[in-house]
This record gives sequence, structure tokens and C-alpha cells, in this order.
Amino acid sequence: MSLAQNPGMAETAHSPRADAGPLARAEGAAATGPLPAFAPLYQQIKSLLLRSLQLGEWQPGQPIPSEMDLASRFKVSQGTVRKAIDELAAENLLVRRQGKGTFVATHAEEKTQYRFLRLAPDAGGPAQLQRRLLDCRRMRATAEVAAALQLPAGEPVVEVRRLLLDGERPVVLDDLWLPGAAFKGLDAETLQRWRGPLYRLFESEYSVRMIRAEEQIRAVAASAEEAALLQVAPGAALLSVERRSFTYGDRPVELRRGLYQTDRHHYRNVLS
Amino acid sequence: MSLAQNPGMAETAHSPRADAGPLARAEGAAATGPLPAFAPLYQQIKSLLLRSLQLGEWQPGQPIPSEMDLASRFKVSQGTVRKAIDELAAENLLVRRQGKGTFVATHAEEKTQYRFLRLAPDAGGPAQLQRRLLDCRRMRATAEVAAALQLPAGEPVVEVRRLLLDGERPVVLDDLWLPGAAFKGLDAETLQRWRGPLYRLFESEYSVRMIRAEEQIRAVAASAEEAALLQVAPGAALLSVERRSFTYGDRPVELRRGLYQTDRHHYRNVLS
DNA sequence: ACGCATTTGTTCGTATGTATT
DNA sequence: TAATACATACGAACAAATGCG
Repeated sequence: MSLAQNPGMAETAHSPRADAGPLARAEGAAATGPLPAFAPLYQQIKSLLLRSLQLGEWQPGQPIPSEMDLASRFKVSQGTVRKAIDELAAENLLVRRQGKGTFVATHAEEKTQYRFLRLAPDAGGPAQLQRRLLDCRRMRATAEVAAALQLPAGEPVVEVRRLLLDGERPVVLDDLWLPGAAFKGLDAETLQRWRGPLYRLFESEYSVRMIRAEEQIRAVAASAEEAALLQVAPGAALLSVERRSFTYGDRPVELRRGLYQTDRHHYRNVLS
Repeated sequence: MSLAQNPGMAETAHSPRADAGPLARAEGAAATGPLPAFAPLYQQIKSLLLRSLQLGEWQPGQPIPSEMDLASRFKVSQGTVRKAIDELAAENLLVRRQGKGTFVATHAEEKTQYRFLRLAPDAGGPAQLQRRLLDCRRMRATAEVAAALQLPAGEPVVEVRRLLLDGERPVVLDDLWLPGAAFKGLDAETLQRWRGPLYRLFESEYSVRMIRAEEQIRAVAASAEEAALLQVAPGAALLSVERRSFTYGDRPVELRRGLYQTDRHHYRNVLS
């Protein structure tokens, strides 16, 4: 598809509005929902790149075409492509590597094992936690889970419960729910076999890439069951971290409720 | 000060290293500490802008010179200045307004009253909280407070305790410590008179601008005193939010410990 | 109410620097 | 060493928003 059908554009028509028509229509049909009809060129390019990411044209960890290739594909200057990529890189959807290319971000190679886990030990370096699977079953979504995942009530979901341990000491009790349709074949054995972060499994085996998450954090008192699993006294104060994770197009694909034992760890956050 | 003393630079020497010498020396003398001797031009411009902000050459809420003015002052192109400003704007130190100019960020006009308060009601819009001052006294820093504020032990500090209330209901109990030297004259009466966020007071009356903060979040059990103030049962689970706030040059200028009552509110965070 | 000047925002083009293969 | 790809830097032109006369 040609972005700029007006052949004289480069010389005479720098206005983004002048050429926004055809592209804007194409965007309106994308799964991300209707976009403003008129937008700067680089925003339109960004939307096109986003669409290619969403459609899986480029896979996580793989390079996207070079800036020059994209510029000629979209019939815009390299600088315009660059600005679009800049924003996607700032949103952690792409990763630039000088001399090598621009790559689709992946959970498969992040140095920080846990990009989304903000728990840190009070003393010492980053957390090194072991996983212990407690449960994995298929069920029908409760009203709450269905609402969080934007599914019809009663839809099949996968429910997982697990522990994260710092040596012998349980630190996190995670309950999470996934849309059953997107995670066909996910079961206890799959999870048992898996070494590594869940989001890496989701990405490599189920083509579901988490790109963003929202958390609601509270202090709660441990129930008897939770206390037993985390080896604390019933009623002890725990951090409740309720997370909704999203993939492309702001589609929620995971609901997770973590209970953190914060005697020797804390949740770290940076405000700026 | 001229950034590029080589008069032929604009025409012949686009290499950032070729002209980094004089500027790099100037940077090394700045309060932000030694910087890498060689850096891209726009990074050097960014450092110069940062220095002007730190020295108060441009005040919060006021416009900085236009991109063209800065370009001619530093003898670089407008695009290079632009990239430096872009980064400072991304860090929330500057605010760009099309058609008006670029302004030094300020706490005095943020729509979100509370840029740093992440507490949100479970239902309804953003929090609207009343302040109630409980205590304000001058004291000598404990070892812990001194370490957090990077002061010698025993240095004078201001200790403040206050409540934030949602209507009749206490929601936040804040204890905070400030370096006494930087906040001369701050006392209970000053705080009583003040309407508005503390950071706005700090900025306008004491020329201390918070630009960044780090938080450590835990779940704790309410002490008898805390429980009484927050009108919860002793031992109830509360969110403990320990915050260190920084001004230019990563200098810590506030230690704050908030206890949040999270029955009807939650701490909101976004991961990306 | 209108036009003009100013300032940031967008877009193009070109050249050179730096890192990787 | 050469080719490729991203990074930096310059310049130019026009668009859009704002404020002033």
C-alpha cells in the first residue's frame, strides 16, 4: 500500500493532513480500533508498525526491516520512520541496537529476569527466586475474572497457583488466570517442565506477548490458607498486588493476584 | 561560554568528539559530578541546560529561551538543541507548549494535584484529600534519617507528621524529614497556613524542586498509635510507603514514610 | 476580527560518525 | 576491509498554536 499517493508530496506537500486520508482509513479498520482521522505522518507510520507487530509479521527477538527499507516501503523519509521507531522503542516494544538493527522486544533475553516483578530483597542484589507450582486447572471464569479479562462470563480460563521462594523461604504466592482459548494445551505438566519466567513461556509457546501491565497494590491480612503457604502467622500483613497484563491493542490477557511477604523484601518503585 | 570554539565546526566537523574537549571540562566542574569526557553534542547541550536549571538561571514555571536562541547561544543547530530538550522533557524537567515555548516544569500548576501520590480510590475519580497537620518540630537527624538524606549524623532536620483524609476518614499518615539547612523558617505555622501540595510549598518558598523519587513499599501491621490516628484496629494491615525524593544532581532532599489505609483505596502502578 | 510574528511540531534531505558483521 | 544499520548533526521548509497589535 502506498502511503503517499500524491507524487509531488516530497517537494510540495509536507502537511500531514494532505496525505492522511488513505492511511487513516486503513488504520480505522485495524483491530486497535478507530484512530483519529488525521495524525502526523510519523504517528501513522507508528500505527502501521504496531499493526505489523500485532499481526506477527515480525516475531519477538527478530529484527524488523532497516529504517531505509521501511522508509521506501512507506514512501517517507528515513527520519520519519526513525521518529516512529523512537516512540515504539520508548514504549519497550522495539529495541534498537546500533550497527545491528531494530528488534522486536522479547521476554526471552532480558537481563533482568523479571521485567515485571518489582520485588527486591532489602539487602543484597536482585531477587533470585525459585518457582513451585501448586495448582493448574481449567475452569469457567467467575464474573470478576471474566470482567478483568474482558471475556463473557463463564468462558473457559486457566487458573494457576504457584509459590516463589527465596531459598527455603516462601516470598510470593501467585494466583493467575488466563483466557483458555488463547492458551490451548497449557496444563500443570507444561508448567512443571518449564524453566524460566512465565511471560517467556507465553510468548514462545502461545504467541501471547505481554507489553504492559497495571497493578493495584494493597495491604491485606493473610487468610489461614495463605498464611500456611507463605509460612506466616494468620492475619499477618501481606502486600496484595493485583495485576492486569495487556498485549497489543490493550487487550487484557492475564489477571494475576500476588501476595508478597515483605519482611525481608520490598516492592520497589520509581516516580518521575 | 562558547561551546564550539573551532569556528569551522558547523561546516566541517560534525564529529561530536572533535569539539567535546572544552565543554567536557566545563561539565567536570559542575555539581552533578564528573561526566564522560566525550559525549554527543546534544548530550553536552543537555548537560548545559541541566546546569542552568540547577543554578536557577530559569525558574520553575518560567520559559527557557527559544530553541533558536539556544542554538545560537551554543553555536549548534536548532535540531541539536531540540534533541536535548526532548530528553529533558521526557524526564519531566521541562514542558513544551506549541506556539508558546518551553517551560521549566513546576509543581505549581499540575492538573494532577498529586504527581507523586499514587493512591487512588477503589471507586470513583481521583483522590480529593484534606490535609491535617499533626506535628512539626526541629530535631537532630537520627542515624537512619541522616543516611537517607546524606547528611552527617546529628544534623538539624525538620520532622513533620500529618494526616490525609477522604472526608471524615483518615487515609494516609505521613511522617517526613527534611534537611533543616535547606528549609530555614519552616514551622508548624507555615504549614498550617499553606493550602496545596507540600512540593509546591518547597518549590516556591524554599527553592527546593523535587524531580524524582524512589519508593519502597511494604505491608505492615499498625501500631497502637498509628491505628488510633488512622482509625483502624491495632495490628491492621497497612501499606508502608517509604519515599526518598531527589532534586537536581540526585541530591536527596526528603525522606517520607507514608502509612496508607487500603480498604477503600489502592496504590496504582503501571509497568511497561 | 484579522493578520502578523514568534515558537514549537513535522518532514524532508544530506552527510558523517560509530558499531557490527 | 567493506557493507550494513543505527546514531548524530546540519539545514531548510512548512504546519499549527499562540499572542499581540
